Amino acid sequence: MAMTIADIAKIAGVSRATVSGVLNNSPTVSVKTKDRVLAIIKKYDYRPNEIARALALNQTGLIGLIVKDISNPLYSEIALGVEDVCGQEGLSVIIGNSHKEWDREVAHINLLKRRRVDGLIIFPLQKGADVRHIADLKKEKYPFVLLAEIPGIEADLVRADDKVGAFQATEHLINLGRKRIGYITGPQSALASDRRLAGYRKALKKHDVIPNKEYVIRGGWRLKDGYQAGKEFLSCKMSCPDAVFCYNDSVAIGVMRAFVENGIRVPQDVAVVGFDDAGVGAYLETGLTTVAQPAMEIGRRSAIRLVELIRLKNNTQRPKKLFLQTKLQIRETCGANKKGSVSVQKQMNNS
Amino acid sequence: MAMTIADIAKIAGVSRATVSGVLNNSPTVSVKTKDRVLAIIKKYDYRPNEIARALALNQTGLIGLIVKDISNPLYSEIALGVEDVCGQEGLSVIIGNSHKEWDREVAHINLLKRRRVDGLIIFPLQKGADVRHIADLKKEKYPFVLLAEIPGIEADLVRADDKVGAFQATEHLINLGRKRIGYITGPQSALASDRRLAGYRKALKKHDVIPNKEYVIRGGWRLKDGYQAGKEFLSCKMSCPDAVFCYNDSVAIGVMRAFVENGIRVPQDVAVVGFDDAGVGAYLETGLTTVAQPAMEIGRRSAIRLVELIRLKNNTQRPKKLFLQTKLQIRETCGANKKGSVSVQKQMNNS
DNA sequence: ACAATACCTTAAATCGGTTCAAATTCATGG
DNA sequence: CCATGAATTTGAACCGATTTAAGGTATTGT
Repeated sequence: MAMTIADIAKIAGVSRATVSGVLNNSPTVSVKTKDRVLAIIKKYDYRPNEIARALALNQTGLIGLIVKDISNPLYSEIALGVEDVCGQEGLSVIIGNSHKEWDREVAHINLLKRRRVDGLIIFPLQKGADVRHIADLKKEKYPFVLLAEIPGIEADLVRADDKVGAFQATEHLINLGRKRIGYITGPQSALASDRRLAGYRKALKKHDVIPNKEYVIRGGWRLKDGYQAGKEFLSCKMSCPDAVFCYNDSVAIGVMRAFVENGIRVPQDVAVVGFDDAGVGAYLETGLTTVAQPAMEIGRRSAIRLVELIRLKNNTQRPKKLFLQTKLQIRETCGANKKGSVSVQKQMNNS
Repeated sequence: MAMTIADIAKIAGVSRATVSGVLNNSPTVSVKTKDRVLAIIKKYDYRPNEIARALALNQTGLIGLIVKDISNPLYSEIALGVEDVCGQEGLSVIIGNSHKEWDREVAHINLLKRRRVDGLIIFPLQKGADVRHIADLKKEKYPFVLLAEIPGIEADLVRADDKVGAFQATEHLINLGRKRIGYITGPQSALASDRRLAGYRKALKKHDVIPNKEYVIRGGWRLKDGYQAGKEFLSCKMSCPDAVFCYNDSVAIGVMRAFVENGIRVPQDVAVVGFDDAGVGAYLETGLTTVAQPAMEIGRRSAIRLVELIRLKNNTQRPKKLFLQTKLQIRETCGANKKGSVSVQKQMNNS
């Protein structure tokens, strides 16, 4: 077995309390003793048992991060941000994937509570799901930060400002002279899609573009949803849109594929804008213009906020909601010059 | 504060030992008592403190996963696989990013050891780094699995069989009738690059293609490294290769960009094959043929192996090395028909 | 030389579980 | 009704740290 504090104490000829004092460099222990104990700790490569420590201190130095699927670049970048901040604070991050399944989300939260993590960052399931487990967290004053709104629950939140992002994207298309601008929605459950729709509409309104209901098509989050939507645009009677704003990048790529297959050129005939900028856009031959989510920053800020909440024991503050700015990443699919895309901002760092 | 086992015991009018028995459904506790205690546990929503449990049992139910950068699709998919298996086993996964920095790798491992994680899965820094911290793990018989070899350390390992993957890719190019096949290496530190080079050479040899040293170019892991390499191919005196096998997908995309900019068509003039299949390839207009790493499976198998190691306390088995098969993912960049790529195998699930 | 003070160190309780030998209760048969 | 053994339950030690009141030593002032 590993050394314990008692072993060190015995070797050093002091009490466990003194060794503990050394470890947490309490000012009461004399320099002489401290040095001696420290030397012994080093010599025997003693590593305090954080589990025992956690039990005594009633805090674990662990936080839980629950996302839908860590292999999604958006979430993995958030995770990177979270881990970055937590690492600096000496916290470790436990990751759980809900796989968009309610049971798993609940199971993860329950397990993490049993593990007494100091706090949670959760990207929750949305619309329509039973959210009592989240409501419970609030009731128990368990520190947590959400990465997406849950209707009916007021809680600390960090997310991108979708509406403004969508507004900017749409406005950009309008400024480019596009008149028939479509929007392909995300899955019904995604509140973000509604917000993006709102931003899109606001931009149309501001610039007196008459909104055409036929240009708003129900989509999804996958490439094939976009492809499908593209087909729909093509097959309907009205004239095809000359610009499409999409729920996310995958959808954008799908719709482009549908267009290109039918001889419709991007960006000449139709401009396309995606959302997220989750890794792919920069790699396309015709770089994808997209609304970049500040994913890493979302991770960082949510972690920072969580740390605050953890520090503020028994806080009575009202929940804070943080909306981070998106950034319109302009590439070729809405008419940037080719040159612009060669300078890739963020490359994937493959092993 | 949360309920403790003592509270439950008092309410149920039994001893803590009995409640403990109920929790771990020991056969010695009577059904009657068990039901009664269970009802109380449920009523008061009691959640046993896993920290206290970990202290008593000397096992935490935690495992550590150290990768270079979780936002890299390859690693995040590995993480997904790890979490999947661990979830089924009731283990939680702590993630640490080393950011390719030795200090961070060491710091993470040390912290995780203090946290008494039951085991570690590590994608270590390679060539040239001080690896004493890994050697120590072995000396201490701490259960761990590596995801990349470390010269001089025999340890449990799970990785893709790069050499065979590279061999297959190269052979595929040869079978396509390509004669002047190039290879763009990865960073010097990557052992995987050497293995891929070996596989490439083996394929050339088998098919009596005379290897040309000029066709092997030093690259890297980023798009711009590939772009650079592409330029080199173009500017050198020999005739340009008619096929290029690349260290990874980013490099492949970079080299393609360099070619296309100079009017060289892919795949007509030059075929390109990447490595990893880390998310991007399927999204390109001309889908990238690539050697797909079984990333999820690497995660799963390494976790399974780690669980074995944890179970086998004091094992004396020799380390097992598992080499998982790659899969040549054929898309357009080496001449597949367009149709093939539209059916995307794995889409990104953007929120 | 002695009291007062400052400075260190320690013993013992505590955190919330598990474990197991010993004690208690229960059921069975003579 | 009691002995016997099986079935349950329990008390107390333990896991490895922190904490704090109390005890011990050294230092200072008079």
